[in-house]
Amino acid sequence: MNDVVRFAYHRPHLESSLVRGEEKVKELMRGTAQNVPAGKTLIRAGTDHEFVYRLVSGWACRTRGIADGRDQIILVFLPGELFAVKSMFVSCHFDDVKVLADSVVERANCRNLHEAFDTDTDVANRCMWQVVEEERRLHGWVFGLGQGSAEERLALLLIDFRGRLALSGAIARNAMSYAMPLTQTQLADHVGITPVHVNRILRSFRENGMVTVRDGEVIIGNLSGLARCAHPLLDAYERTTPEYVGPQADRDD
Amino acid sequence: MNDVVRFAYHRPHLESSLVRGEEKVKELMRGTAQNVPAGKTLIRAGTDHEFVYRLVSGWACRTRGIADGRDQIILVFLPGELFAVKSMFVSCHFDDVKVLADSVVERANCRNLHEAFDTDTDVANRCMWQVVEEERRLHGWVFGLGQGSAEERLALLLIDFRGRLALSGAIARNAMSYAMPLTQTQLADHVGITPVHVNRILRSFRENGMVTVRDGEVIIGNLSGLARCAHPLLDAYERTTPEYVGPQADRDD
DNA sequence: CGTTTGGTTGATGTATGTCAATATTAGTGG
DNA sequence: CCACTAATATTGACATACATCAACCAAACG
Repeated sequence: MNDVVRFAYHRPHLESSLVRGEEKVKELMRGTAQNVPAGKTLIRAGTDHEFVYRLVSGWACRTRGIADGRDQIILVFLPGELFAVKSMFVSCHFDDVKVLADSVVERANCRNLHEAFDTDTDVANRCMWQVVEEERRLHGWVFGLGQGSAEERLALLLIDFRGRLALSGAIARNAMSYAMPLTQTQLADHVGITPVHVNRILRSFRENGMVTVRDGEVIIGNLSGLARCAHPLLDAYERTTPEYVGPQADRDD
Repeated sequence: MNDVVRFAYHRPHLESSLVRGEEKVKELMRGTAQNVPAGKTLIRAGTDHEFVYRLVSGWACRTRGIADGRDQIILVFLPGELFAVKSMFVSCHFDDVKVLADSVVERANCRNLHEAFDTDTDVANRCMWQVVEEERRLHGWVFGLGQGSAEERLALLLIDFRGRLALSGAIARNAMSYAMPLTQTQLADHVGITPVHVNRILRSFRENGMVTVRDGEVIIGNLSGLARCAHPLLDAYERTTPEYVGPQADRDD
């Protein structure tokens, strides 16, 4: 994986510190890797929690559900990301963190990590970066939920997953398919629409030859078409990062 | 202002560091206060930016607009908050930051602040706290946009503003009215619906005796009713913080 | 005073939700 | 290996929350 790409849009002078921080966090977590089966809830809303995690492989998410049955997948985590960094700062989580596919996670006790945060600039920068980057994604998602149509949101999501997987090195830069474990119901909970409607939109995508989403796999038939569909919701970052839209995408900014 | 309340749900051992960090950041910004008129764009999307700000008084927001006219107010900043903390870490902003009402802001050069971040644990903690807290609010807002009805979102917003103003000390804990400079169009851009629809919902709130929003002022007539309307979207934090729902709110968790 | 901006309201359209039925598959226990 | 159940996906008929379009009013303002 190319860390220069990975930490995209960081200030250049942070580069080396972020890379060192990454290694130091990994070091702190050494030997704690554990398998977690799909569906397992790692953190339960309303509880204190002692650990900060790193997703080694698999998929996880932050999700909030309420009594009347509504559920929202707030954020999806992909390999290489830290999550529950907040554990170091708040004594209570307000959302569940669940694993979406069989995964491997490592973790560090939040006191130990916070000690490192306090004494080591590289660790502080790496942690801060994670939160800043996550916030950037949330900004984009708030924009999408507030302004996008159901179709645009789904197209954005499928493009976003591809781009992030490519950045993390999990798939090739120009890959036109990738494994994606979310069920249609989970996609619905993430994009804020009904499972029935997700199904209809995915059908239309399929019939267009745009993308096929089936059996935990996304197969992109027409990347530039998909990008054009998501285009209004793509932020500057995504529009200019080749991983996101692919080389043959039309330029129409 | 009671800092113990202000930094709500922080880990207790951080308390003193956060308070010191706050003072140190203010110190770094000493003498930079400037008046900014309503409507002014402080940071323009797509540009590098040198400063991190503190909102001394007034209202500001992060907002993203696209060519076809859609606009989303992603996050609203209230007095006492730091914003554009990301400037320290990324070389490009993807959203505008605009001032919503005549405001006073102070600022620090992001290099100076980052130097302090690197060398002083208190400053690092204070900056991290700002981003973590902002992320918490974004989580709630993603949930609201994804799952809430237009009515619920508006009720949530009005309650949230009140709670945050009370936390910051700008209004009394049990205040039943507060100044709120957003126009109906801006409210619409924040909650992700049409100005026309905002108008209709505010009318129904007014006719219910729930809230009156007029001339830049919010007057709450029936706080527990409003809280009941927003209730499905209120997170644990908001439900349990008296500032948010007021003493007479019904308990129905 | 004209112009602009924000607010208000009605008539009508549509994207998306709701309800309900069926197919498919995987798992589970006998 | 066979029932049985529980997810998940699929599709159609129908309902509705919200958007769109259009008109008008009031206040602010140069």
